[in-house]
Amino acid sequence: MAIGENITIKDIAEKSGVSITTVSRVLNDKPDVNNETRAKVLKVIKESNYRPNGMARSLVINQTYSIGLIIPDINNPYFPEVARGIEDQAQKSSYSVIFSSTDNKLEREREVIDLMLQKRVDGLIVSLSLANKDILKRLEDRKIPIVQLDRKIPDSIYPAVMIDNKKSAYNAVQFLIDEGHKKIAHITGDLQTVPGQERQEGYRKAILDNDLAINEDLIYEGDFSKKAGYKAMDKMIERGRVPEAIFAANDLMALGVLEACRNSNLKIPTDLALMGHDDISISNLVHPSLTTMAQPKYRLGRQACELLINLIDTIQEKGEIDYDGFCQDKILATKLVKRDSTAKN
Amino acid sequence: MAIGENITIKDIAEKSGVSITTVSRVLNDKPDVNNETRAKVLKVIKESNYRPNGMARSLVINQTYSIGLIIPDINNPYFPEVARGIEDQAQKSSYSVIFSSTDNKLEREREVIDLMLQKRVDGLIVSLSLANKDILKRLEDRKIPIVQLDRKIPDSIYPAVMIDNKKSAYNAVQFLIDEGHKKIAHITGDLQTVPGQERQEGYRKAILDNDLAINEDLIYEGDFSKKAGYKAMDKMIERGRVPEAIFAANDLMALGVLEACRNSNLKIPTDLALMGHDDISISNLVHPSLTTMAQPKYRLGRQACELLINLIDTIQEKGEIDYDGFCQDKILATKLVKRDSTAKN
DNA sequence: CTGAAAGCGCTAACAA
DNA sequence: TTGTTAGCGCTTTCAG
Repeated sequence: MAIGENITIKDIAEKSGVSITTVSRVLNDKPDVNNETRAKVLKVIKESNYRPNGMARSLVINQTYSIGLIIPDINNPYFPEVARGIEDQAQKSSYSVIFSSTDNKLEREREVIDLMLQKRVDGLIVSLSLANKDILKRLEDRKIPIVQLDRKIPDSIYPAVMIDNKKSAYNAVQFLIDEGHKKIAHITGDLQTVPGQERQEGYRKAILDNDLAINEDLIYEGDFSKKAGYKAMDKMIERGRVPEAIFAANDLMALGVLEACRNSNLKIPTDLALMGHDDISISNLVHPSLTTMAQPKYRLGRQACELLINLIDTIQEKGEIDYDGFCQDKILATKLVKRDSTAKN
Repeated sequence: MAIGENITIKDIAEKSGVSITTVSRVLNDKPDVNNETRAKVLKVIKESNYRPNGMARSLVINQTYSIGLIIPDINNPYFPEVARGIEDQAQKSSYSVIFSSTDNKLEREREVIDLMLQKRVDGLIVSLSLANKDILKRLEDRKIPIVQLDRKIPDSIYPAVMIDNKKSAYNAVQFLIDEGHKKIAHITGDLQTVPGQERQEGYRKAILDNDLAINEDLIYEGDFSKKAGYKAMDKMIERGRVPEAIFAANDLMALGVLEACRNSNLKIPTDLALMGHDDISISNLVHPSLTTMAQPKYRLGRQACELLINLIDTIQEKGEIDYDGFCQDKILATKLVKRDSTAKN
């Protein structure tokens, strides 16, 4: 007995001198129960410290009130805040959330989805690797609602909650230009990912729209890691080509840049301006503090969860979902956060 | 149908032309099944994309293979790493983990525990607020295994996995003393918590053991927040009593100190040495990087989970647990990480 | 307003 | 090696 000496609804029924059905009724706040009876049953329940068995209940109502959260890594500074948003929203509707980190491993993603499906979660919030296109496809015959978070797998029918990466990067670069910078370098994210690709597009578009020429030598390929930022900066210094400003595709890489500059006695923002993306919590704590495009991480989580629960409700009522009609992607705005790394001298 | 058109074991049985029992047998890898039969059933299962209903299974075997994780806030930099450790360990035994943040709110803790109990998790890993003594007491009559993490509620029967806070703080201060500092201030953690209390004790003991007098004016009460660190440092500066070194009860407060020093043009480590505790990921990224006592967060998570699963196994076999006999607290060692904030000039 | 009975999808004796 | 049967603890008709 992992659960303790199972007190069951039957026990409560006997102790209260009523039928199981009646106990069930008071448990579920149904009308049609005499007030005295209700009171008596309630009393027995309290005294017995009874807690209905969720498994049994789920089995018959065919709903578990739990949702699955599948992300690359809860330990990545981006996700805890998202997770918290999801959790807070879930709690409002009495859902609990089961989470799993996949490290972007296909194999793991499969396993984890399978496990959640067996556990009969009511829905899934996922942030899958691009390579896993077909995994979502194979889910379509099941009627399990899914919401994608942060990354959207192209052509998938499931709605996504995310930001407009291209536009956000565009705005970032526009800001640097508005500050008077012309020679602006870009350290790209992982170009295997949609955000990585789109942020680069935004960078290019902003440069072009401002009649600045695109200089491929100013574009350094990174992978969203701090190390990549460090290396890119190192290379710029080595080549003697330190730009006026850098737009790193995420904060972590910007931190790498920061470190490289420190080691080479380059001053930010005096010698060059630096801008990141995402606004992870560290960014406000480093010195100089990092100018960045803030993602509304908490809200992304909440909205994803809200959308998912809506989908669940719909499917419970109608037995089916028309993804096309029902739900479009939710695009949340990012916000420029000016800090010291781009301060005017 | 949140779950899709429920294909059940019955469907598989019919399609395979065998009985439900036989299907169940192959599902659970029992012996006593003809190889041909097994193959045929397996084939049908695969073709039908069938996934057994975990609820139904759990209901009869009385085990859910899920555990609950109850922490103050997944968004607190300490916990994601712990959570990841738990998850990785859980995965090895095919458990999934349901998590919940409580913000140390009593009410929330109660609700969440209740919810998990209804969901019939097989065990609980908890980090509860001190004020919630009785909540654990009331759980004792249930036979649900519980492991405490990081904080242990005094007098509770449940084992804890954590560090030796007093010793760790002692070692931190000893290090500062060994570095030649005599006037060492301490910014305490939240003194409502055991870690907060014990780290202060460690500080005091180290001072005394080295024949340095304890100066109450050097002890500033904080609450583990960055702001508290900032305020404490501010006060020191204001009073014109900047010490030779500061031991902050955690890294976050040390970061506050860092900021206050920056604003007042005090140089670390030149003007004073600074030491934190925990080694959250930021600590290596700020400038100067922060000397600290590293908690083995990932391992704490893993060990807590391992212990819990052991307890679950025991209780499944024997139906009962002898907490006294079975399990003692697991105390993991912290480790001094020397970085720039205490570097010798 | 209340209860009896069927059944959710699965496992586990017990027979065959 | 296989099938029959009786539940696990709950909800839900359907009668009373």
